[in-house]
Amino acid sequence: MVAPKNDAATAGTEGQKPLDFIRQIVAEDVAAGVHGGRVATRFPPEPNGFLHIGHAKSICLNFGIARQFGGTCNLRFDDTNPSKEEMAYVESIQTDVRWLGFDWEDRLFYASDYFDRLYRFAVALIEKGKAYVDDQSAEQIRQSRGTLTRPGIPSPYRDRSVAENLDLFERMKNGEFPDGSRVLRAKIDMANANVVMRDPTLYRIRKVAHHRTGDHWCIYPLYDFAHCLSDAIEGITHSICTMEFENNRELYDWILETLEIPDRPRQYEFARLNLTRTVLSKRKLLQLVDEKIVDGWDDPRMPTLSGLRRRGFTPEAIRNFCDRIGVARAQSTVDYALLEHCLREDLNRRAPRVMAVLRPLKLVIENYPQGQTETLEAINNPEDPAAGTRPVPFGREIYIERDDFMVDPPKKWFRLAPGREVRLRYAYFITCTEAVTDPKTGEITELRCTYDPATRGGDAPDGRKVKGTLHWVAAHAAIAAEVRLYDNLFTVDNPAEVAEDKSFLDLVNPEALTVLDGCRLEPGLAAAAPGDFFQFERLGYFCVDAKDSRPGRPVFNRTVTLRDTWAKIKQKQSKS
RNA sequence: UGGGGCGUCGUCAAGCGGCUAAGACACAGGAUUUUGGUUCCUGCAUUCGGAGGUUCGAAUCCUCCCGCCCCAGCCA
Repeated sequence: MVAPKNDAATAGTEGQKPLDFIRQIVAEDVAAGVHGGRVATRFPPEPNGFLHIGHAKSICLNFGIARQFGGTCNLRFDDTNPSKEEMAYVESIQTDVRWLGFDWEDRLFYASDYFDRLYRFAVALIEKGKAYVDDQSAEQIRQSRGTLTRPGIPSPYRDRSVAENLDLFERMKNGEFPDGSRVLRAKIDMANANVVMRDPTLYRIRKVAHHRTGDHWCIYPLYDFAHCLSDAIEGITHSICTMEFENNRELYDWILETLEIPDRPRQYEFARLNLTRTVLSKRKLLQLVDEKIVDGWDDPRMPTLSGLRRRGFTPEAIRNFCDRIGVARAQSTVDYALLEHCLREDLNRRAPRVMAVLRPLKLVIENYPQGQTETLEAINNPEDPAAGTRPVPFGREIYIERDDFMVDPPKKWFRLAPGREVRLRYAYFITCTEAVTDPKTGEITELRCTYDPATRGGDAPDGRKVKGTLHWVAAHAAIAAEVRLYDNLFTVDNPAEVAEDKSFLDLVNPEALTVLDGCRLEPGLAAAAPGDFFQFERLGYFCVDAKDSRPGRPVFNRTVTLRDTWAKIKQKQSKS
């Protein structure tokens, strides 16, 4: 088996999708034999929250590049801040990466695995005279760092001897000093125009237990020190991160150069994903969870991978979305409609069709023999003939969607109305003879209709046409279910942009969740298992809720609606 | 007022000095349709943030200007 190392040479030259700028760099490096032609990437989440659709972009990029260039991609937890990180998050992250369809094989790593080596690297830096222990308080360090326009001033402890620094650093490690009393700093340049380079902190004292190393350490390295060295330790060739780390690249390079790391990794930055009508900052997502605006990280309204999964998104759709959005350095906000498009594209191809009535309206077919029932044949998936057909029971009393009947319909209405004839899908043509209303409320309680026995299956032998086709469920055979209708969590394009006296929480869409009970489903759905997905004809794609659904008490989540051109027509009509 | 980035259709995004500035989503029309779904056609940037310049030729090179994003955690 030959590793597809020449993907680099051929990709983009035969009318395929052009390579993004990072893949171009990788392809050039491979062609030039940089790192011996080896490609190694990593996905480095901090286990302090759940993964979201923005992480999916990074996961697809890193694992995708490894796959494409015959390289490897590691999963590495960036767990250098024990006060924020939890084991529960490392579990969920692994579940999500695997669900998305990627495999790190035996390359599961933790920055905390390297604490010993990192400590020795720090000692080496001190020995080179490139790091020192600073006794100043956090506040003093902040004060002396200067501002964006004014240089900082050196710490009074900056010129301690190597011996003293070594002694102090070791005693920091041994727990001799209280939290916050001292830090290890790189000795670079307090006047550097890049603030990151003004003697950045490398280690801090934090006497808290780490979720993996327990009480073994009381000093912990900071991101800038740990990340580049973790990359180097793992032999990463291309260290891909988001744009906000661009300023940190100078420090990334300084540390590896100063420590004389051979064959060092290079950092490349790309623009993080923004999506309309959603928030993707960890702080905001945590706030939605903590303030119980949503029901946990896996609430189907959340843009987390666990939320999307529970909502019914497929990994295929998400991966395809990540392929389509591209990778570039320009700030960008992708239209949520593209995500929905990718979802529908996948579900349309694969979802079995089924009939379900969400807001039932009873309909009695007066000329259909009392007590008679029959079985009709329905197509499971018109996109996939191999999916076959299924039997669907029919009878004198059925339920149709309340929305499918109007007493006084507007123009272009194809559905049922008094005197109108429509088709019941796979069944018969029916004509509405009467709408029975409750004299007190005026609400329609029942429809009376007649059917044409000659139209069995849905075709009229006389060639007569009807404009509308309705879905329905036979009353005698229907099963009941709860259905949860989901919509965008925010109705505005950019929830991050709020008036100063308001919070993004004020922009949460109160109609993002509508719970419907007493929905009527065709009987075959009784066998549906958690995670199964379907198209409820004419309504949308739905899946069995993985958490709350029970046999005999099914709960379905609406993943996404079907495209609805009638809604558009209606909207246009109401405007004009 | 320092440093680092970025500006190509409503939204993403190709383009890397020389064919009419790809493609996708969105949007607008139309055809087919037993899902107002799917599918299929058609349309959608005489112009690349702006102004100058170099060149036979500029979205691509140069200069200046404008706008937006990131950086002053012992977070990542």
